Amino acid sequence: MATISDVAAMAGVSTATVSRALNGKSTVDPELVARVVAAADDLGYRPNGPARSLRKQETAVLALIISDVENPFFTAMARGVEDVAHAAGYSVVLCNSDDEPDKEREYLDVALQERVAGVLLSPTGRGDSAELLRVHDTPVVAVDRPLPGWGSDAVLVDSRLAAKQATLHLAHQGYRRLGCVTGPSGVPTADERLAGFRDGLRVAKLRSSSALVRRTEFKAAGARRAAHALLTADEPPDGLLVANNSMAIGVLETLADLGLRAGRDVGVVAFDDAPWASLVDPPLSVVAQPAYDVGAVGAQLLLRRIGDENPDGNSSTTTLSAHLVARASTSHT
Amino acid sequence: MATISDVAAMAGVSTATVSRALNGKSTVDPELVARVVAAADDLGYRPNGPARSLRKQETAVLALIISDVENPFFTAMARGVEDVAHAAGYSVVLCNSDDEPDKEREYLDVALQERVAGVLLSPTGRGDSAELLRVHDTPVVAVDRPLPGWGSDAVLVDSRLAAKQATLHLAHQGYRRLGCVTGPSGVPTADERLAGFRDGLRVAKLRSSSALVRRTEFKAAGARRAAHALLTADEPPDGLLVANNSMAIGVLETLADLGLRAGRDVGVVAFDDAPWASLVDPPLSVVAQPAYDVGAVGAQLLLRRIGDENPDGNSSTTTLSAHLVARASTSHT
DNA sequence: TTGTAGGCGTTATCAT
DNA sequence: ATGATAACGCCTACAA
Repeated sequence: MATISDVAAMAGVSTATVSRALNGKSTVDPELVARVVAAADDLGYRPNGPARSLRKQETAVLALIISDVENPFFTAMARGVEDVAHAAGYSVVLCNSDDEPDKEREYLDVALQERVAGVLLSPTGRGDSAELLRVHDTPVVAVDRPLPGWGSDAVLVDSRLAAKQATLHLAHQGYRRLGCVTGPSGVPTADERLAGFRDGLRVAKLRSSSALVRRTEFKAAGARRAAHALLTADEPPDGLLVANNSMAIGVLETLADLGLRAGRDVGVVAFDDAPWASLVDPPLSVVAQPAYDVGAVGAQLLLRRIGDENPDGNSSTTTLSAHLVARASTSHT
Repeated sequence: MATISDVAAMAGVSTATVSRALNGKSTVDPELVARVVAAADDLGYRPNGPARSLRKQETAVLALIISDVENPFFTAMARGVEDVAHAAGYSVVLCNSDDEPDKEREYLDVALQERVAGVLLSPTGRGDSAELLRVHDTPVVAVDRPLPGWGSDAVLVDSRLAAKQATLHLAHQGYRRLGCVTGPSGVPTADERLAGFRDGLRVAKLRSSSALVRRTEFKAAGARRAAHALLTADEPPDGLLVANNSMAIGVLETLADLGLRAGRDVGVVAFDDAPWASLVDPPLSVVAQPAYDVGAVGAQLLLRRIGDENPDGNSSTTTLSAHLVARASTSHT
């Protein structure tokens, strides 16, 4: 592949001039610029990224580490990140931690090795990621979930409040024995949504029973098992708060298997408004999170840090709010 | 950030020894290895990726360029790529072309600059991407869509045949005026699915009317408009083949808006079996594509090329097949 | 305005 | 088995 020297040779100038010409630096004779550009074009020259990174000690790449590419919440977030990053000339590397601390760690290692300019991380909540990042003083912003034990910038959604509201909504609609299907203990969003659920129960003066709470991985399969156990128990819940979109699928499948109908038999609210939520029967009530904005704001914050205005300035936490979209799955009629 | 020299100094050896020790090269005194590892660990040393890439003239990164991260087909494919790449020690950079040739081109540029080891590309079908890649002789494999005008490896799905079968299925179920909502002209999968649709019409001896075909971007919004136009026309179709999953959402929304019921009023089959397809009312008949496998096989092919066994060996085209999953949306009862 | 030269951090070659 | 050293491709003082 053509190098800068090849271009220099062909244009009859020094490599320094080529570099300057191609990077629009200072004043270079327009005539030479033309020759250089022509030569570069001719050779299909493309600057060597690694070499440039090495020399400049910086890259134009951001890493975005999320726990599930197949979850619409995260893909929407990814778009937000992408759009902002792209506009600023940065590329985004998307990595899947699968909510496994080991994989998260591994990708963090790669990101650090590749000397990415910054990291957007949705931490599993367990593990020592924070430590790792601080040591290498790579700018980070936590998205969707806080980075435990360290004051990094963070963009979160107030899902505790949203969960509380969703729970109250269930109560107002007349559901009395409320259950909750949430994510693994230790995952902040899972814990918060459960806390919000309990807040709601308290305000609505409903009994809180740990038998009606199930924790499992944030996936459809886990939720299917959890919902089955819950709904076939002696005293099954008549209302359910489901902590994310993928889980909602598992829960709805289970309802169908058991011949139960959402709304009529069991009130259901789930986190995340996926495009299909209004198409299922009955349409699913959801807590709509501003996923795109979480990503966009996160990227802005990160770019600002990278811009160095504030190497270690006070860390900020932005909390966006979610809103309830009530549909037929929380209505008896 | 600590460099190899820092480690060397601390361990009291040369940088060469550190490099060898850390890379498990040849024979290094075990005692020294221990000292080196300890020092590296102590300093939180992490090899500099760019420097290493520059020196070795190779990276352990694969680029995957797709047209829509929010489309479950592509995310499933991404997982296939990821799993295979990861197992082989490669990272995957996910890029979104949005089906815009310009963006595709841009990401290709970045990939080339960063000297990725290989590219998995789902080409928009227009544009000169193939050219670009050949010039820089970076290994490529086309996934989901062929790379026009150039014999690269490719992993495709026989969507023409699948579309034909889906169309015949509609016909067998008694639908007579069949319509098709497909993607933009020039996008191979969009064209193929339409061709398959026409194949089916011919075999079923049904009339083919261009008034019943609509092309639009592969997104829900476009499909919504297309479906609306189709269904409010003078002679609306009574059966619809929808070319992808996102479009299916638009079509189903339109049906709901118009008070039409899938199955009873209009038979509907769509490409891609999303997790929610069986939850909508009525459950959606689909053409299930082996998305994960497309990605996995594509990655394997790419790694093989990179492995250099066959720098320019004959290009292979792997065609996987899709299968119809009939549900209630194609049944009058 | 242009050219020369040094160095970013690694790895690989060549001595020792 | 280990160490000095050159080179990967680029950018940027510094010199001219």
